[in-house]
Amino acid sequence: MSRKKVKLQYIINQSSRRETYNKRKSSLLKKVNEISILCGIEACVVVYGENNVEPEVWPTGPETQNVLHKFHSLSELERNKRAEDLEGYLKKSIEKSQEQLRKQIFENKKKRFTNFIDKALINKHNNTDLVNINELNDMKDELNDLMEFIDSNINEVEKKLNSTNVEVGEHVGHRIEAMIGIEQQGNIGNAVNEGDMKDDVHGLDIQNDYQCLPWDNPMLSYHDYNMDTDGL
Amino acid sequence: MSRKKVKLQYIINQSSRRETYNKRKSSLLKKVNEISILCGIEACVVVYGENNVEPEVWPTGPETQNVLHKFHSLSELERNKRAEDLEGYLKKSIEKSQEQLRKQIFENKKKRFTNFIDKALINKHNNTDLVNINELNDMKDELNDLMEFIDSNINEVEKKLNSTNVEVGEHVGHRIEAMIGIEQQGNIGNAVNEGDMKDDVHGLDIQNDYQCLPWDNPMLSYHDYNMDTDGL
DNA sequence: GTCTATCCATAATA
DNA sequence: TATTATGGATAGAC
Repeated sequence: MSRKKVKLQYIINQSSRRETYNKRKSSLLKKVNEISILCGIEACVVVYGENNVEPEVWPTGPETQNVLHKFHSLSELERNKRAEDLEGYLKKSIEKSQEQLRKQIFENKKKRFTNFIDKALINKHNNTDLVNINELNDMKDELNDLMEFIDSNINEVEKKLNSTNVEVGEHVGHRIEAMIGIEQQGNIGNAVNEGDMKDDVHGLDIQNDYQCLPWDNPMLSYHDYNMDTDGL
Repeated sequence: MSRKKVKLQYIINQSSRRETYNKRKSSLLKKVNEISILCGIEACVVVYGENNVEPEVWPTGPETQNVLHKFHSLSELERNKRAEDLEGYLKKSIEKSQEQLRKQIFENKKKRFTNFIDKALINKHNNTDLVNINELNDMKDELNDLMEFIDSNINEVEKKLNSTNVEVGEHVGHRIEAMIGIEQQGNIGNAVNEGDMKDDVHGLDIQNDYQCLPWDNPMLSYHDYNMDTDGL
């Protein structure tokens, strides 16, 4: 029977490859043993199997183990080096992801906030009939300015409100007092107080987000709305 | 000619031994290369020559460099394995960081929002004199409810707003007109429109954040406020 | 190194 | 797994 000469190339068929591997592997071992004995030398074969992390070594002598151990140590350093690189890379990935997330959350917040303002004002308008369109506009502007102010330096606002407790001016005094009143009543869920504010940004500087808030040309445009207020 | 079968024992004759050594060594190299290629694996032979302290390594030459390369290759699998572990670990770190960031941003948002409401209402109160404390409270409640509603399903609101385009009722009609009036006065940048909303949560589900908003016991209660309404 | 007779490794097959 | 035909390896001669 004709046995074709195998081409020296990767054997795609898995079973054939494994068969060849086993046969040739044992042959190699045999040859290595032979040359060792015939020539009186130390020799070994190291084969890293397809799916094996650890290499197979023949023969298994102390010398061989030494060599292998040496190389293993070498590769260990290399491995650690690479791992550190990867860690750095992934850390950057984290930052990137966080940045992305941060922006996304901000975008969401922005839109939700916009919606909130819209709906709130509309609701107010519909239910109380106490304000007119101009007032709504005014209030929008007012809210806008206020938001900008708060965002630009919320801590400053805080301190102002609390510090002016003593140095109460006339006009200002009233407002401050009002705030203090609120504060003292406590409860108020998320009343602004220094302690809270300190924890506010807790290591994560998202203050910038708010500084670039679109409240500059802000309030919502109803250009395209045909709003059904029945539901409100 | 009679070719005696070589006995598997040390070849005493030096020239014969060397000859055998050279021949078999090259054969061994050849075989190692073959098995490497055929089976797609890393393999090498290490031989400690008779008088050599340093081992000779095949394939691809007797240089230590090659050995490094081989062992480098060999540890590839191991390295990848570890890299994957590290990646998994860092991915979890990312998630953790993101979760932390998410919560932090939400906390900030919450506080800012609270501040916003407070200041806005107070400002409104001071400047326009159109509403009283009860109205402020009502509006707060209103805003609260509205916020909850918006947060629970902002898209639904959006659709409602846009879909009712045609079905304008009488009373409603006025409101719409009013809002359109505002709109035309215009300016207003962050209009709510479907397009925007679609992009809103863009892969990042922070909707939940807002669903657990503290607006449950939310709006600051002014019930016990000692608010000075002189400024109103 | 080369050649060659022999032996062996091994791909293909059962 | 076992067999077998064949190409390759190689000891020894040159």
